[in-house]
Amino acid sequence: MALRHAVLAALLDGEYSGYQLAKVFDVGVANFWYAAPQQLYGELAKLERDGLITGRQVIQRHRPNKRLFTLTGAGVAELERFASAPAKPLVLRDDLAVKVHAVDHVDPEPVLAQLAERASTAAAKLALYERTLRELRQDTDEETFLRDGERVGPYLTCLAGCRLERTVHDWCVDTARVLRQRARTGSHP
Amino acid sequence: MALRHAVLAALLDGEYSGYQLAKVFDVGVANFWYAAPQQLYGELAKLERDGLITGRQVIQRHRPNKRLFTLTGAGVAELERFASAPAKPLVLRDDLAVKVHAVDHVDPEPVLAQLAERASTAAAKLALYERTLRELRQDTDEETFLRDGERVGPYLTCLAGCRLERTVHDWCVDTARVLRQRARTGSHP
DNA sequence: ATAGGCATGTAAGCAGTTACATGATTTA
DNA sequence: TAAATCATGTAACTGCTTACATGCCTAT
Repeated sequence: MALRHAVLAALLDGEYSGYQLAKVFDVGVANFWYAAPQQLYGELAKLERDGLITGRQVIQRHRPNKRLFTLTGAGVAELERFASAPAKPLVLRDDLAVKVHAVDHVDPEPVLAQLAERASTAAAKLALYERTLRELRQDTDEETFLRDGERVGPYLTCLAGCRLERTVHDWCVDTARVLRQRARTGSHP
Repeated sequence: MALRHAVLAALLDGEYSGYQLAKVFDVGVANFWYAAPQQLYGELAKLERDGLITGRQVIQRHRPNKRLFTLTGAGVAELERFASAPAKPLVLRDDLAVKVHAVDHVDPEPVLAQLAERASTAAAKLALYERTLRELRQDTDEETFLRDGERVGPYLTCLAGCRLERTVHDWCVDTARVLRQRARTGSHP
């Protein structure tokens, strides 16, 4: 199973509707797991069938009703079991890296454009994650929060997100610089 | 399509058999794309059917025969088309990050063990990638190689691998330190 | 008015994973 | 003698992506 546990972990933070989870998983925060909305609705239905979560209907005025989901005891137990099972290696798949690998044999212009775009989305994500960190730790400084805070899990994964996006951003910028310089001097057919 | 282009890009480096590609894709070097052997044999068959690669049989003594694959003109054209199409966002999925997200609600011991393991595999990959970089640039220094080298694509993606593994490694070490300290002082039920 | 946000799903198809299957040769 | 390396596949299953479908409310 896969998405399953990411959803359970997300529900540790409180009640969520499918729509709300979709937004969280769209950015990929909180879980290092991307998922499309349709996938979430499907997974939530399965999780409820299996008794790992329960949904309660919330009637709303002026907007569609929604269902908020909470972890059950069985859900928490399943998370516990998952956490102590051996971790699968991280899955990374990147189109852009494949393109850079091939850059000596194809037109570098579109690749440069894509590197610039990736750099700017990484910068945007970084800013978002840094805002999230500030919200999580409130007035406390980071060191104190990590030592005494009650719930540091989401903070730690968000830190991972920051580092990752910074790495991605810097790599894109540096790689683009190399390719642009080569295009200028142009001594490679 | 997905694996497809990663395989085509890998074949820019020369002829490969399914078995050889499997080793490359198992580590994930060269392409930022992991793939299991079975997947590769399947994909190679499809690519040959579609005329993007051609295989030639190599008869061997003392070991099984193999088939080496090369890009065709159509294959290179397909790569060119792929490189200029908009890049899909990078896909990242990580069990371990999900576990860290949940670490305040589950037993941290097994998570610590998994962080240590991840840190050491990241260090091993880093060492491997650094060796690869040295092989690629031979005697030249990095700056010169990136300016004047003929084929920098694989070098640039390998640099990305280095940065990524370093980021992963450091995050695991730092996260483990935070969690160990919390376990010692133990003021959080 | 139109775009965007809220809110939930179904269906079909493709990609990726896990398990199974085989067999010779080299190294420890 | 056992384990690792070379070498190639098939089959079943699960999970993920893409496309489709609906409809109200709010803000510009």
